[in-house]
Amino acid sequence: MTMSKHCNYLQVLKRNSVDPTPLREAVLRSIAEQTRPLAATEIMAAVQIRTSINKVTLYRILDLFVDKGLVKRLSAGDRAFRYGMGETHHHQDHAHFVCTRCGVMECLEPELFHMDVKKLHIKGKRIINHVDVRFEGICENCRE
Amino acid sequence: MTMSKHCNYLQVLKRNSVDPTPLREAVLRSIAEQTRPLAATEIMAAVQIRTSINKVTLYRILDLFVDKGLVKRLSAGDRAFRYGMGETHHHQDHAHFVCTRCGVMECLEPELFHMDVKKLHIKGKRIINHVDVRFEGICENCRE
DNA sequence: TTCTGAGTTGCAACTCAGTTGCATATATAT
DNA sequence: ATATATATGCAACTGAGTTGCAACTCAGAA
Ligand SMILES: [Zn+2]
Ligand SMILES: [Zn+2]
Ligand SMILES: [Zn+2]
Ligand SMILES: [Zn+2]
Repeated sequence: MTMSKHCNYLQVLKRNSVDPTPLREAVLRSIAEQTRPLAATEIMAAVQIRTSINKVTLYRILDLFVDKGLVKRLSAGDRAFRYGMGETHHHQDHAHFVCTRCGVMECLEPELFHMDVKKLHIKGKRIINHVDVRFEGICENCRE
Repeated sequence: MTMSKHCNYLQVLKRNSVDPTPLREAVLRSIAEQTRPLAATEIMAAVQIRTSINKVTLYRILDLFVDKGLVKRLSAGDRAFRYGMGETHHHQDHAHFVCTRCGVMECLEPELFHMDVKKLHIKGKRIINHVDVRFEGICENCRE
């Protein structure tokens, strides 16, 4: 799930046709170096450690990343979206888990749960592009 | 999915240990008489047709219903929750579909997709209480 | 009957996450 | 150097839901 600390984020940005800027690199790095999707405020805090960034800029960068498929916007069942890395060859699609006690969202191993969207054209004349699977419960930490 | 128009909502409230009041009945009816989960503003509008209701009261009634399991709070991938009827013997758990063009949320036939949460204790020491499956795509209306 | 207290509703003001408009800064092209 | 496009910042705004508190309702006690 985590990208290497030595990954060249500027390259990743270029490959995804995003003009590389210091702030964009910092935002991408903050998301990529995590094992779980983060809320915008958490990303904000992570970026602020090194660089100063305005929240509007952050949201605009997040929108851009989501648009380019670089990042995925996930709903955690509360009011704040979480942002995690998008799918790539070495980053498979996977389900997520949200702790209803502490609110933390965790990525689940892709093997634990997989669904083939292609096979779901069935029923009605809807076009299905994506499935979002969210497990809810109590995380390891909160079980005490 | 829909409850009968002639269903006695006051009885339903009592069975779920909720003090029956005119507003609570109106809110429950507005949710129950739909084929899809509604946003709070939609429920508001539906109730307003017959009775006047304050939004704080509505949210408090929704919280109460969700608490009692009478109603389920669903995230549609946008910022507004949707509220649909909770599980009963004649209202099975089911997945939902959200149109990314018009934002409408639809209930999917329970047969289309079913998952047994009991079988998912696997992996890690998490306790899993619930699975939320949301399909995204283009609805029949928006395909034109 | 009147009084009391729990439960219900309404109103104003607030929070929180995100957005809009517009001005400034930075980069790229001519 | 000048023009154009893109990126960032700041203030004010929005939409969905929440909080605090006062007013109302209604069952049971005195
Ligand atoms: Zn937890
Ligand atoms: Zn993930
Ligand atoms: Zn649609
Ligand atoms: Zn439903």
